[in-house]
Amino acid sequence: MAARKTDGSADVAAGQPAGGRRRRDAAATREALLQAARDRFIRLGYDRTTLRDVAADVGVNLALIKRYFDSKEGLFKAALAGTPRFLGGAGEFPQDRAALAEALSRQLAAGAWPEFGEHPVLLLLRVSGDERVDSLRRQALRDFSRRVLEASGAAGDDDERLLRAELLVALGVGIAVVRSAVGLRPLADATADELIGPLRDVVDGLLAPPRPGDAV
Amino acid sequence: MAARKTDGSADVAAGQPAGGRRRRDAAATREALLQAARDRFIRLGYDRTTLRDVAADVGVNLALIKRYFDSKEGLFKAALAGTPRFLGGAGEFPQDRAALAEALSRQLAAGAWPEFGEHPVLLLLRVSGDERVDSLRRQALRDFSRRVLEASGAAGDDDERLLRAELLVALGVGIAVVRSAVGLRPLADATADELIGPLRDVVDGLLAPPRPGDAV
Amino acid sequence: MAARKTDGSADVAAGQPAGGRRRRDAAATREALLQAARDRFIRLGYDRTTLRDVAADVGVNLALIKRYFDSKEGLFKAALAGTPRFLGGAGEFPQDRAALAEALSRQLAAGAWPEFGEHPVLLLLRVSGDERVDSLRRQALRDFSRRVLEASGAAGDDDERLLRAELLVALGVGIAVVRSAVGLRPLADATADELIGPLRDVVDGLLAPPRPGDAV
Amino acid sequence: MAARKTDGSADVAAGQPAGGRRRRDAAATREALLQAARDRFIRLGYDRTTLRDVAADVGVNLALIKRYFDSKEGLFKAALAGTPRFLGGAGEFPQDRAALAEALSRQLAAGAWPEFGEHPVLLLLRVSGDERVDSLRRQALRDFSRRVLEASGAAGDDDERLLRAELLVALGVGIAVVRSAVGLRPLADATADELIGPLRDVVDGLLAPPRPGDAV
DNA sequence: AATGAATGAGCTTTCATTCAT
DNA sequence: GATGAATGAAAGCTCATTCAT
Repeated sequence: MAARKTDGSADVAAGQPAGGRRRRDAAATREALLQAARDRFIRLGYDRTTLRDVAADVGVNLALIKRYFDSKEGLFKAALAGTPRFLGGAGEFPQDRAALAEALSRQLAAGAWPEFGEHPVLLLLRVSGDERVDSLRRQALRDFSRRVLEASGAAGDDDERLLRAELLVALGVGIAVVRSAVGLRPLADATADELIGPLRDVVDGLLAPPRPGDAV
Repeated sequence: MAARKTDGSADVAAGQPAGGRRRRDAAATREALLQAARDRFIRLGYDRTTLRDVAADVGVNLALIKRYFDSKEGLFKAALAGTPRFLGGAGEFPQDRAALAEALSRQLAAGAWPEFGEHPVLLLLRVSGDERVDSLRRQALRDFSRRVLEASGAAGDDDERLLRAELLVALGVGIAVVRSAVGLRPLADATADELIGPLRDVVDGLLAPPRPGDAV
Repeated sequence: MAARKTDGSADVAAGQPAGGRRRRDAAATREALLQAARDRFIRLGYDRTTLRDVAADVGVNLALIKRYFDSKEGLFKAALAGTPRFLGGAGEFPQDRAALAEALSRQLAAGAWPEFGEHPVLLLLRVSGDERVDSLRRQALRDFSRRVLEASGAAGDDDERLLRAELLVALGVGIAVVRSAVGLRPLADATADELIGPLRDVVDGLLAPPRPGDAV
Repeated sequence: MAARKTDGSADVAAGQPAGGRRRRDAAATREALLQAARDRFIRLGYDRTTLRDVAADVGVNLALIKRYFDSKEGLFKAALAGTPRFLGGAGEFPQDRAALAEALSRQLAAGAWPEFGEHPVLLLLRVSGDERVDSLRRQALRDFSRRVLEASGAAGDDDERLLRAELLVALGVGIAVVRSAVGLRPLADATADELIGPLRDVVDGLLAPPRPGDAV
């Protein structure tokens, strides 16, 4: 690297007895490291995130990262593992098209993930170069597509329907990227309420059963 | 960075007088460097692209990069500048909604950009950390949104219409990312013909004038 | 150090009350640590032996090493101190040339030191960088030379005789090194029976009283 | 490591234009690095030799070592490769027993290898942990044994004769170790003249054809 | 007595960059 | 215009050690 910095290293150490150093609370330290790591990975990507900075954010020694996560790769995976799925857990997934648009707009609106700073899906996109991580990423997005497919309630050619579900995933990813990494305005500032209308149209357009008379 | 390589360094230097050394063709050398740089930036991102590898691809000395582009940042900007806009040049932009979906599907299908290896929009997303580059990126995407807006032919609230145009941009970005960086299948393998149907529905859903009776 | 491991960390803790944790048997723990340390020092040398691995071999906490031996240096010295002399204790030293060759061949043959894995003289050669350790080492070898001298029963110039005794020491050291650290074959595999003949010739050649008519 | 230093880092830079920095002489720089590396590897062993110190000895930047030797392992191998064989080149090897003792005593006497500081065979013994290096080492010593065998002119059982040749190798190694690494006196200070007598007796004892009447 | 959290220092390696030729 | 030698700065990782509990 040898390049410039873009961050603003600040001691976080949330919830710690201020004044003194963080002492003897492995779980808390581990969690704080994860938090700081996620923040940097999402904001700066894998390469520009340095373990030294992560440790400094939390105010602990660099070697603790090795202790808890073994390596940078391990830290990244742990950050990834702790990341909420694209759209909630199993039970919470919207069960029909109508709910899907609303859920999406809420998920993608700014500030929806206060504990991550930015949308967690961005973490998935920060290349690590490790095939197993790439695989994790693919799996997560594939899962999401499958769920969208189930929620779509649409009939018809299976491949085409899956493609349409994946296009919805792509839209979600694109929105997250364009909002956070690019800062395209007004999209970057749109609230959930402003997003829901257009998203409903997209979801309907993509997932509505083909109208009678349409030729594919 | 840490270690692994993902490339396959191969001398390119196409169109050079074989046998002898590349001699004294500044313009050609410069162009070859740009080409090699784009390829790596798109495939590996900014950080994992090393100037040494770029120079080695072309078969010239590393210091030439400094001569022509001054720095890695400069090389990246030059690579970015030479990138075709998201959707063709001024005159070629589709003038109505109907054409837009088709143009998009063609643009986003694999192999559409043989000289880049992958979709050039990915180059826009490779963080450089430099604010001027970020600005370039935003500008390019903003331009595209404006043009989509013009092509949409829609009436109504200006802000909402711009938001919808930007959502289309986001979709394009998302598709490029999901195809190339993530490899989500079947989307990654879809042809222009397979993409056009769903994309038409999205474009219609997003840009069609609100049907009578709709409440926003 | 850099990276690779060459061991095969296995819990030893022989003779411990199985089932429960090693509890409160300071002497046993201390001895087990020494044993594990010797094994690693001999096999891997000083630098490549890590206290963590030694502690793990025994199954106790790393900090115990500090408690019992104060430091890595201390552990090494303790390991050295517990090492049997090159050739047995005082009373057992062979009293004449004839016995010397036989004792040597037995000492140097493989498997002669089951509790060390390799010949303990190797421990003497593992640099510690500490002058007091170097001194210990010199003293041990000097003692051995003196005893060889006494056993040689030879008359003549004192200095020359000492030199010859030290050459026998050097041979012993060389054999241990070449067998264990280098693995030179067939020497590395030779049994005591195979060694004794040649060694008898060396001992005779070196220590036999100068034949009449010889000029030194 | 994290341990003490035992050296005395001093700028060498022999043959360089004093006053200014070493400039633009790749071959000389490379050689100076090799020289410094050999010195440290022999004196301190592989682990305790740091690239920083080697570079500092020569007065150049650490990264040059990567440039010329790629890695620490590479530097070690290069140092090893440039090391003279145990006993001279092909033609120079003593052709009979009589010459062998004399050659050995000359080789093993102090100061015989001014460009190495210590006897180069010690370099062979400095573990690197790399199997290919271990193999190099074994091969070098095996070569030497074979040559001793050829020079011995002895008849008899082949295996026994090889064993005896290897014992002579072991003696050579042992003498080098005991002189340099251990500093056993008077052996460490003995001159070639003082060594030759005893060595002649050893060589005769080991390699002389079995006297008639001897049972093996 | 024993544990495990936390630290500090140092090592190899990697890169962008600069300087002479 | 072009080359290759040389530099500086940092990154990931490892280890002995110390400090609370």
